[in-house]
Amino acid sequence: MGRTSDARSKLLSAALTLIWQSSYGAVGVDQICEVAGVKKGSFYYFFASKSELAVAAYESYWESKVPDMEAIFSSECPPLERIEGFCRKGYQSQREMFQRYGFVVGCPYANVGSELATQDPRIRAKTQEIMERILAYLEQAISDAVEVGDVEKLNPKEAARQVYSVMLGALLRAKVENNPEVLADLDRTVLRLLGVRQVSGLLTSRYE
Amino acid sequence: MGRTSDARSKLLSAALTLIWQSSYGAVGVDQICEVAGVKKGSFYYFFASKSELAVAAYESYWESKVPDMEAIFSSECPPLERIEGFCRKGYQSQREMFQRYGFVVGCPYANVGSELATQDPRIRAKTQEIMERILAYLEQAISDAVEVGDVEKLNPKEAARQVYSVMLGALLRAKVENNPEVLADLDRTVLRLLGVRQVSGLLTSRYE
DNA sequence: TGGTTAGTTGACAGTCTAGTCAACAATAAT
DNA sequence: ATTATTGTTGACTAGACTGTCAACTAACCA
Repeated sequence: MGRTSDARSKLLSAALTLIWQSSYGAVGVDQICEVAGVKKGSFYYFFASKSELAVAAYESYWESKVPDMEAIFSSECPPLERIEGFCRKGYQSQREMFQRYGFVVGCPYANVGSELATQDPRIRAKTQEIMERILAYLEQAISDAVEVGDVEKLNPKEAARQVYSVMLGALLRAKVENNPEVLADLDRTVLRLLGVRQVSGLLTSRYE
Repeated sequence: MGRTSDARSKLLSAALTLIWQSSYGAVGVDQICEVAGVKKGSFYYFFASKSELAVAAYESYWESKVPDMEAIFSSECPPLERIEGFCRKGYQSQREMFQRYGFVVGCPYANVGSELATQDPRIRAKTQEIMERILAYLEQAISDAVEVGDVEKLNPKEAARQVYSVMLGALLRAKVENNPEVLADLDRTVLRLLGVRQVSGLLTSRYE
């Protein structure tokens, strides 16, 4: 009963895009409403505050990316190739956004986490939550790689955190240099960190 | 001739502290002036804009830290211990600031670079510039480590960037988790990345 | 068809924003 | 002591900010 609306989802995606391209602080509610084609009154009908919208936007964005993650981290795929695939996906998507917007925009979660961790507890917690979901995928892949014997015995939890750190750091450097090519050899760096001394032909076969 | 003033330097340090603890966007000129004990008119006597103040603040902060960097990366010190020392310094200072402010504040350059890389070209460039100075120290240490034979032969430029990525990523994760202990094993991670398979007794001797 | 619910609207409040400016005050050099 | 210069001040603009609200409208259900 009552009328229906897509204003909520339009606000979510407008917010994500705008904040990703600039920053949380630099984007106003008016601007989000304008891009979404929604009036401010409706904004506050759906969301109690800008901060709450942001939390919902990141959760919603994550959910939209779950299928991609499931594909990349499919147990069908050899463990190290999952991680390699994740690195290359990051590289590729930054390159695409660079072409489209003229900027390396970095990781949406990392951006907002870095900006607001000390200011907005809910956004900090949501960022941490999503990062832990990503870590779980990495952990599983590493644990599988150990089992299969692709890498030496190591603590998957620890190793996943190390790997994720390199990824986040490389994304940050790419953003600061505004150069997506910083990410070109991310996969090799990560494999090196995992103790894969010589990158095997199988893994490199897809480097064109 | 004319009167002298320390307002400029007070503004620089107030700006750095405030922005570091929250973010560029969340800190206002009025707030900076209040903490610095300087009226806004004076602010705009010394700086053309908030953005210009930020650039000057980061340059000034770097300059104040050069002696520390020179000590840590002294050529007197064994190459790998320089890198280890840098990691441990990062860990320690984040722990101190966590105790003082209740928050892991992260790397000041990375924070502002992440927030403003797509918005403020000058701040982006300054961040990149300072990061390159840090990379130069790492590069030298790695190059020395290769020469001394502490690590296998590798490209120092590439390796320095990899090492720095881990550091930035770990700092970011510590901030998002608001937990400085994320950085506790950063030195071991970095040495691992450099191919130091078994962390030697000499290097671990100072772990209590 | 009528009632209930869900969603829309635009004007509004109050506060904060970066930045300006002309008049004023202190000091260093002559 | 005068003067040129350097720095201080606080009131001011003009716009942006988040958030509010009461009146209005559309659609679903019975």
